Amino acid sequence: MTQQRTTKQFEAIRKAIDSAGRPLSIEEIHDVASRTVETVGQRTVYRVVRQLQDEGMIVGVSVPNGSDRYELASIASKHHHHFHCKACDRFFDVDGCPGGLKKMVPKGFVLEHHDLTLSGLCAACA
Amino acid sequence: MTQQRTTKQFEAIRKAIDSAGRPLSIEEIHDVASRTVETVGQRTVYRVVRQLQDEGMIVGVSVPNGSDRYELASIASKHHHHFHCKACDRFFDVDGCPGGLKKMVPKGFVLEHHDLTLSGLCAACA
DNA sequence: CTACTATTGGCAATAAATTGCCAATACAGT
DNA sequence: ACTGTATTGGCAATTTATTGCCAATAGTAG
Repeated sequence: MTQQRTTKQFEAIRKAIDSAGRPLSIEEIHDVASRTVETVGQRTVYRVVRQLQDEGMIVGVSVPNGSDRYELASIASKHHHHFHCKACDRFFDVDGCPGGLKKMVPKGFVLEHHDLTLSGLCAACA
Repeated sequence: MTQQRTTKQFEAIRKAIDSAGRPLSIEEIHDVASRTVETVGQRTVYRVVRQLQDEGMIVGVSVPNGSDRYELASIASKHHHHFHCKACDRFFDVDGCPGGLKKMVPKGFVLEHHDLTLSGLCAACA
């Protein structure tokens, strides 16, 4: 009985996300995985990322003006926000969360979630 | 000498954005303008919006998972944030701004802007 | 080692947003 | 009202992100 085979590609992709420490785009995952394994097709990255999402290991992060990023569900479940570097277009996790959001909600509106994105230059680009 | 003609379409589109009080998508602008003038092609909405952007009257607002919204530059210049209704997919302006963002910035990073999006249900949908 | 089949990956196809093209239309000066 | 041309708007084409297809490849059980 065979169900799930362990391939170099799958492992490379999983590890790339697992050790990134920040949300990665498909392209970034592809780049990182390609440094580990000789051949990794973009098609495979899309497929494995989808699978890991379905399994609940990672979650997608939608961003303005760009393709989705993916990060570990274990990190995403801890409330946090993101920093976007305008120079290298990478996203980083930041801790903390500003308070007093309820005051901003217009009358009659129901606040469920919020999303804060800081932007500027990352340490490497500054 | 002719340079800029005043057409019904142009006026309808400009007024739609001018009186919206919230950021509108191309589709929303098209819908509103179409209620004023019999014929307004989507193509024309794209063109006029671009023109108004170039002239500096309106600015584009990029959002995750969706096409750009457009709002008056006069409103955008006043620092504010947005509320996104998950039910009707409309965006609304909200006043106020949480403080203490600088504490969240990682060492070495340079904070230039920030963008907060509240989400949930608008008054009409709640 | 062999055979079976899960997985891969290149390329075409799709989906969604936006733009190019251009003939028809409708402002504006005379 | 007449004419010149700015503007319009339908449709095809483009762009970018993602998925379908399927023959080739490579894990894995025996």
